[in-house]
Amino acid sequence: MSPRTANTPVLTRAQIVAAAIALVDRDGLAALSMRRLAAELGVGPMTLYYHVPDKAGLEDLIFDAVMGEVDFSGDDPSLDPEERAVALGHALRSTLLAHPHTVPITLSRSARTPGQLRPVEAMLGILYEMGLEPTDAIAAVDVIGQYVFGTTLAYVNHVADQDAAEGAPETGGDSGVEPADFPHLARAIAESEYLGWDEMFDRGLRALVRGLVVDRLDRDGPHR
Amino acid sequence: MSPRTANTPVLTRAQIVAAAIALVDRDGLAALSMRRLAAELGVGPMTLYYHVPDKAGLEDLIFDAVMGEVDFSGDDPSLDPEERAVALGHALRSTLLAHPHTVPITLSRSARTPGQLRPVEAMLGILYEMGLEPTDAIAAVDVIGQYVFGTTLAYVNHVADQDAAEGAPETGGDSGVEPADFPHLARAIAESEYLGWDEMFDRGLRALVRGLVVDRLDRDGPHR
DNA sequence: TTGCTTTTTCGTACGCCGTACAATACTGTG
DNA sequence: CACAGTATTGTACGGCGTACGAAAAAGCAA
Repeated sequence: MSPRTANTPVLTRAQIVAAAIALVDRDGLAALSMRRLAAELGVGPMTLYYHVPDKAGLEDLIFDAVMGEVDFSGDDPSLDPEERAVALGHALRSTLLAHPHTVPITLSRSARTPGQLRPVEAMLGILYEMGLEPTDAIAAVDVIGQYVFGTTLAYVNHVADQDAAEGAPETGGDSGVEPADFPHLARAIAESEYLGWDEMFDRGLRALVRGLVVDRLDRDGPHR
Repeated sequence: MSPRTANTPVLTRAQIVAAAIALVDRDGLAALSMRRLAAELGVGPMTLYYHVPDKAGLEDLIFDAVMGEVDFSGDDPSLDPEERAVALGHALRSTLLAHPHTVPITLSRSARTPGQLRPVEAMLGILYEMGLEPTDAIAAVDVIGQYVFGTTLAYVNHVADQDAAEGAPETGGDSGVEPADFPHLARAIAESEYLGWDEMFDRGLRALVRGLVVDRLDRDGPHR
């Protein structure tokens, strides 16, 4: 039935990916289903399978597209390399925060697409400029990437939990967490000055970048 | 009321969690379904819901149980704190590698249970001993945790990909990266000495720990 | 025992999901 | 016009999580 199908300008892979990202941004990753996405595009579910191999492949495309949005325009090669690395970390995080619900895709898929490699390439260039050798640079990119994605995912989860906590009036009994059992943790919570997530992220990232450089110096020749 | 003895615990929460972990270890996370798990236990699917709130809750319990397996026995308080921190990182990774398929759960759930907090508590104690202030210590725990979980997940994904690519035709070497659009990356692949995952992990972890300490020293009083 | 209450198990059913398959519609050639 | 792609779709299968309420099992009081 419903043989409307007048003459839509054909469905393209890019349109599908764009609609998928929009859908995920709006309704969350759980809302991403082939059926819903197809409905969103006004086509039958099976239509998507002509343009996309399967759902996992679609997620790879989503991730690739999101990474393609990372903005390098702030990178000034004349600046201090450490500062550039930090800036790139922030740019990456900004992009992820623009599509928070896509972050879990990041960590469950492991394909290597051009879009994903682009930030890696940029970071590698900066690390080389810092004087890192390839082996150290790769390790450094790894560490920095894990940090950026990991903390951003943690933040996203945190926000989601916060949102989900409506009218759930705290049942002390079953949680099972006794502060007395975790003295260090209790002290940390009590005494640490509260920094926002952004400040926290920035501090950690800076410590990371500086630490990686210092570690290299230590190995090259202790006590410069 | 206060019924001292419940009915015979034919099926207990602990049994369910144990069976779930065994199932995931054997057949992967995708194989974990309430129906299959129930079948494994010889009960009807709905039986599980008396002991467990829902599937997400079950995953939280799995994660909590796995973290409870982290072995602290190698921690000798008389050793160098940096060494202790590295050892703890390795212990955590070992536990994760014992249940590789549960790692993705880790990163998608964000509950705070005693089992999850225990390693955090231990690491905090070590970091305090290093002289970190609470604020820095929390940030450091964060970074180290992201690193351990992130790299381990990457390794697990890598292995899964490797397994899935059985009988795949040619791949031009391990790299699989195509063009010279990524010169830095190409150089990194070409020139970096290959370290195994274990060695890679150890190096990154050590750099991380040392870097975090050095960063603190730099802020306390810049020398060098 | 008998009955009652609480704890534990399960059968059925609903609405979702991904996607294999084969049939269809549409479009651009000759 | 016919024909060979390209693009779209309807139907159907097997799976999923879990809401709901009935049923069984176990303890307790008489």
